[in-house]
Amino acid sequence: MSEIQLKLPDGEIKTFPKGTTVGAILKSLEIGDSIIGAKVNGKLADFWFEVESDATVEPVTQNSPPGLHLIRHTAAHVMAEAVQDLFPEVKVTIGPVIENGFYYDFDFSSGFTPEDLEKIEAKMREIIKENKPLVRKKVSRGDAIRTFEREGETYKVEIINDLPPEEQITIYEQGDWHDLCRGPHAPSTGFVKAFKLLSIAGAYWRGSENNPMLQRIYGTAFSNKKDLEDYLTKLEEAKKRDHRRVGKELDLFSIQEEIGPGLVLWHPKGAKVRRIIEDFWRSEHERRGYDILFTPHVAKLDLWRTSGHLDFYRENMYSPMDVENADYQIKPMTCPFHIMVYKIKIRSYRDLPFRWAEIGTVYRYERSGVLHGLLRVRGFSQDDAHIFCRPDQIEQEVLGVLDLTVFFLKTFGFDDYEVYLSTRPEKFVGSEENWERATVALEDALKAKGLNYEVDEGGGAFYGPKIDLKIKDVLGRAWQCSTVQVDFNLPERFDMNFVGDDNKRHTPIMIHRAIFGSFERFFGILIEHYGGAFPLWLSPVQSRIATIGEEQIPFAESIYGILKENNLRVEKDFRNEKLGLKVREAQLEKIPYLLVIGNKEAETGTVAPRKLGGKNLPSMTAEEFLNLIEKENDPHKWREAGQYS
RNA sequence: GCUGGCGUAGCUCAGUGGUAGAGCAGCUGACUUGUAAUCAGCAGGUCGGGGGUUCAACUCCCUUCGCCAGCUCCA
Repeated sequence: MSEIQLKLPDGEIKTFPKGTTVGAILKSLEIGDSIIGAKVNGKLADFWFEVESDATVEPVTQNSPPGLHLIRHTAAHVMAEAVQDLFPEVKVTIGPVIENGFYYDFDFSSGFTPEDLEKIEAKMREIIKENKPLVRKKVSRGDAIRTFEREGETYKVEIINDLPPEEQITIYEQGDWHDLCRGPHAPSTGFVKAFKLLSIAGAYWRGSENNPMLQRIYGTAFSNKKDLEDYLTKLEEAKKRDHRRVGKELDLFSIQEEIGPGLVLWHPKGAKVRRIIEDFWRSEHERRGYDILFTPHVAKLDLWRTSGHLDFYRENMYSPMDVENADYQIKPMTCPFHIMVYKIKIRSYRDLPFRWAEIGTVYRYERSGVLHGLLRVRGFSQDDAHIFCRPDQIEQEVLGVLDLTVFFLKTFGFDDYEVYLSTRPEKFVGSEENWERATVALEDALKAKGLNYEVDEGGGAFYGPKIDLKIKDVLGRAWQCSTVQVDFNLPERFDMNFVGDDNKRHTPIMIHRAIFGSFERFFGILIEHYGGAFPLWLSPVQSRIATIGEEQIPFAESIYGILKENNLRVEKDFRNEKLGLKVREAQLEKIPYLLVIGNKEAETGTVAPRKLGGKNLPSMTAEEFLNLIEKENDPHKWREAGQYS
């Protein structure tokens, strides 16, 4: 038998027979029982893995991320066994590990109830207590198919049939229950020391709505009770920052049944924040060479026939309305309007690029099940812009857009987002040459900005490659906000052109871009990001003056006047109430500064600022206060001010 | 749209077939107040809408609308 050289954690190189299992290797090292598996050349492996060539072996502990992966995968199996034990008619399908836990999809026509979850959990605890070893068995394709056919596990048979022919099929056994599975797993069920089943949801088999709907049970598992408790607490805390809840508590916006799902009412305070964002947005765009446009909410249907939206976007468009025997369409997009502005006269290569931006409200039909607070709605305002440029200007323009995007996200406090580059799909318009050029331009721009990105091969729209930025919401769901899309299609469809330096007509390149994506979505994410406690410059109410007694009201009024005069968003609380109550209310309303005025202050002509969170500042004059918050109140400088809590 | 769950006062929630309850908020009054809730009284709901079963429905059944989680789809 040949031998292999393994590099072990202490740096030592040891010789083992070829095919030695990870379990045997770890055992020879005599390391503690907190070891649950190993990484072999960086790849996660369980005790059954046979090492066939020279490799580096690093033990994996239970509470490390890869260790949790093994525990959760095993937890999924334990859950599946429990389910089949309690409900023998259930068929198993797949049960993978996901970011913070695991799920398993079952075919079960009657569906699970929340009470079933408790029963399943109880059964799982029994299985875990038995501490059954997970035994990996290599089986032939034929045996595997026969086994699962005999058991009526038709989904498993389907999976086996779809596996590549050279794939070694393995089954993991735990006692007398088994599952088709590639692994890796924890050594035994007892390693699932803390778990919780979280929710039940439907999920289509293989993710297609043409397939049967399965019952998915989500759960999570940890190596110890404390980590589980901490995780559950974190979930609770996250829920408190949910923009739907905060939006209601702070009276920022509402969505009402009487008005219609997915249609947002911006209340005074929410609208104030939006107006601040819009003002900032406009001034920054104009500073960077954009012009602002306004266009209608409806237009003749033919416009969308020309644009092609009627063909490929119809399912998201509302039905047309009849106006004097002509069909008009409420706009799902603003691009055709901007194109028509371009087309109104002959354009020269010298004119390009045009950067035209608009905060345009669009209406799109979304299936009822996908609506979600402000993050997914049916009427929303895009911070849309279209850049019309020459092919040789693409990179420079994209770079400009990325620069602006990163600047905006940073200004609003986002340093964490995912970036995707989507390349040419199978079906596409435009020349391969242009695609290549545009894709390289996007990629170069990303590199120039130093952004880490993932490539979504073939994920581009049919009309051009794109860059998407996604920000995560409080529950960890990623939402697309910013996007930069090169479009070879619309300039052709609308027969756009410009006169080049060769005196010939050329087709311009169109770049669609949005930074917030939609004001609604961005606002929702912003609310969650700050839990409603916006930085001073964005806060709808920046300060509130609280008097202690009646006799300070005249002085407090004069302070109010000064602050108002200086454009501070300030409110009065001159009620006959105790200071404790005024503090509490200001705190709950997340007002950055409460300016307390008692006799001491009135006598010295000062205010006593209390920061949101409880920090008391020394008494100071109104001018000193304005001076103090100057940086905080400046979108360009507030992050230098260092804090916003 | 699909699967499952939920819908009771402005908000958060009790109420398992016998004609609706609490806390907070609101209103009125008293208290004149120093850093997260002063006290008392009052008022407030055709129990999401419609239909059915029943002597009787918030409660059981059907249907419809909406919300929540997920799937699918997207800013």
